[in-house]
Amino acid sequence: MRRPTQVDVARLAGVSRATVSYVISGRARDDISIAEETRRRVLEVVEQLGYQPNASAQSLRRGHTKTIGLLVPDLHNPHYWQIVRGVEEEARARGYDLLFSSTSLDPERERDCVRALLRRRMDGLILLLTYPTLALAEAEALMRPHSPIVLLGGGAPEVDHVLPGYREGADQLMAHLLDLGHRRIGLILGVATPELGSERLTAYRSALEERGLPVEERLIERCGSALDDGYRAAIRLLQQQPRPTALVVINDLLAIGALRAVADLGLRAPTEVSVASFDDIEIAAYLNPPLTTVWVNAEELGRRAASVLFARLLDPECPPQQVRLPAHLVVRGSTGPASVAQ
Amino acid sequence: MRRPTQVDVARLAGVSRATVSYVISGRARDDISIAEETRRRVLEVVEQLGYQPNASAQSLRRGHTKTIGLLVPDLHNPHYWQIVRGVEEEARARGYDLLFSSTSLDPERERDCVRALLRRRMDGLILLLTYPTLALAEAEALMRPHSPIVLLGGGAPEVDHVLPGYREGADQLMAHLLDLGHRRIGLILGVATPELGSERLTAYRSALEERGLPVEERLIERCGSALDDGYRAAIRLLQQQPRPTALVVINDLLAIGALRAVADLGLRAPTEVSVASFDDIEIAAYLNPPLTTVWVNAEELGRRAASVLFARLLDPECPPQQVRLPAHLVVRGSTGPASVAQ
DNA sequence: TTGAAAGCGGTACCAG
DNA sequence: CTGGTACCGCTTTCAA
Repeated sequence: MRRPTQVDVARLAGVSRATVSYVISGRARDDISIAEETRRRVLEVVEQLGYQPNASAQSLRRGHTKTIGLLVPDLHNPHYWQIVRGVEEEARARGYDLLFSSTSLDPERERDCVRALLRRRMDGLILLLTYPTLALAEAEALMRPHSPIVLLGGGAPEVDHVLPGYREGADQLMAHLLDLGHRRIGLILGVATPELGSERLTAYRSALEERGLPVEERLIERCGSALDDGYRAAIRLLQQQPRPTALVVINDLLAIGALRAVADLGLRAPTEVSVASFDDIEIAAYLNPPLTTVWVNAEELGRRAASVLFARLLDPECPPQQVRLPAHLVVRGSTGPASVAQ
Repeated sequence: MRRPTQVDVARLAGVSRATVSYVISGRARDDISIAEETRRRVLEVVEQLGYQPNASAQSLRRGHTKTIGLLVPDLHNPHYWQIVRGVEEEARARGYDLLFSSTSLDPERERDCVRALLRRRMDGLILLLTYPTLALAEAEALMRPHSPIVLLGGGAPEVDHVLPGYREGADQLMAHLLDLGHRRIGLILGVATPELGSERLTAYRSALEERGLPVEERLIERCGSALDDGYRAAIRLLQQQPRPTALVVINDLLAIGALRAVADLGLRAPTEVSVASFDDIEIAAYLNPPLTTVWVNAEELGRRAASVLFARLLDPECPPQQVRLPAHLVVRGSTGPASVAQ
């Protein structure tokens, strides 16, 4: 049996299609006036038939889809989920749905996803891009007019974006470690592309320099973005002689791997090795030891991205917004004074 | 500047709309034949204009949307994310997009989400329902013909579903604990609705009964599904006199909370309290101590759900499939012999 | 207060 | 090989 259409409803209710449209869209009350009797009859038939307006047809006619597209790099990292949650919450509150893809850190797929979102005529895009240059050009060029796009995490200056203020947090984190007496601090930089971790790397470098400490390249370990990459990077770092007394990890997920590495090497955190990282995912506070980390409100990141997007949707001409959310250090049990004897 | 339409392309290429449609849809090669020269010209204009077919129009005409709707209860639990990953992977591989909502465990919102998916004319639905009775009836009734719906995790017998075989895993888990000498085993049952954890609860009960052990209701602690609920439930359980020597937790997320509770009470896992749970999320193996848990391949769960759905899309008449994925115990460091002295 | 009808942007059939 | 055109389901203007 076919899904009922507006025509079916109209016929059964003995009215015209326009009338059905009016009562369904709710305009039947203020804008247009419909006899209460007619209204009721239509609603009855709608109920009886289980009629649901076809959203494709509505989009086609109205010129908007009431959907926003969301692109995140990687579904393994809880940090990104938090962002998705924020976006979803805000979007749903405004009656928008979410079309959502993860790019698995693959540049080609990233571009394909953007294309798909464009074909589907999303009203707006929230993009957390790994390779901004490729995909963004595509999106910008094609999504006229006025590209309702917001970037999560910097990139092009002339487009809306919202990003975490990692720099301040990273400065606090480094100061914390340095104050605890740490001098050999390893850095686990597990990012797909250099610019992604640049703020945190810069903070690391300049904190050391400011205190007249050398920046040793071999203390900077680059790796992939999976849990196990963090684990292996930590192993490599901790096997160096002399051993670093602290590990700064680019995000909490990798830090969980690093914590495991510490334990597997028979070391103890924080007495022998301190571990600290970024994001403050929910789990961080529950780990053993609880993780010292730089808090950024990822859910808020998502919500703000959405609200910036809606602002642009409302006023396409408004100047590009660049929101930078605060981040600050949360000291927990995984960091402590540098061990004297190595 | 307006987004270019088929007409714009046709005009600029000096051909008719039909021709544009043919070359774009790729039918230009086998089904219909188009002069190579014409084809090239059209493609050129497409490129030049950045033309992207309007998916709403295509859906309207073709009668399908090439997108599938996915509903998950709660974006806090890594387990669900693994499922999302599986679904996304499989869907993308077949050229489908994902419209995705989380219900936040709210029954009303669950129903609303199903409605939204229906209006959007999803080609199929993958539903992880918390309150199956409410939403499913809606979906079934409305999504004619032949309801391409697959349920993740049991429920109605006459609709496709795929679920984890928790029972076997739970039996193994209980046997493991009992063999280690545990007699007072607490159960943390953090599920929104009773039937969700029923298989695991049944396994818990019958394992005890089989060994002639009493099932004490006060050892069964019901709670919410957030990390902190697990933490608090564990605290309550561990403060009982006599104290349970082992905790079985309904999922890994709550087990992380429980592990924290153990540590906060100054106890040690596994020497003083064993902790075990379900799901084997990626993080489980990296915890301190590594978590003994019942492995279920959640990503595979998602993939299978998708492939069952596609099977039904291909053949609406095929008999309902009920896939039950294996689950088995993975013993790690969080369980050990029951402590003798309490 | 209600109905008729013109599109929205494509697809696919049929004719030439 | 290409063009004309009916139609997918809905919204909205205009006229009655």
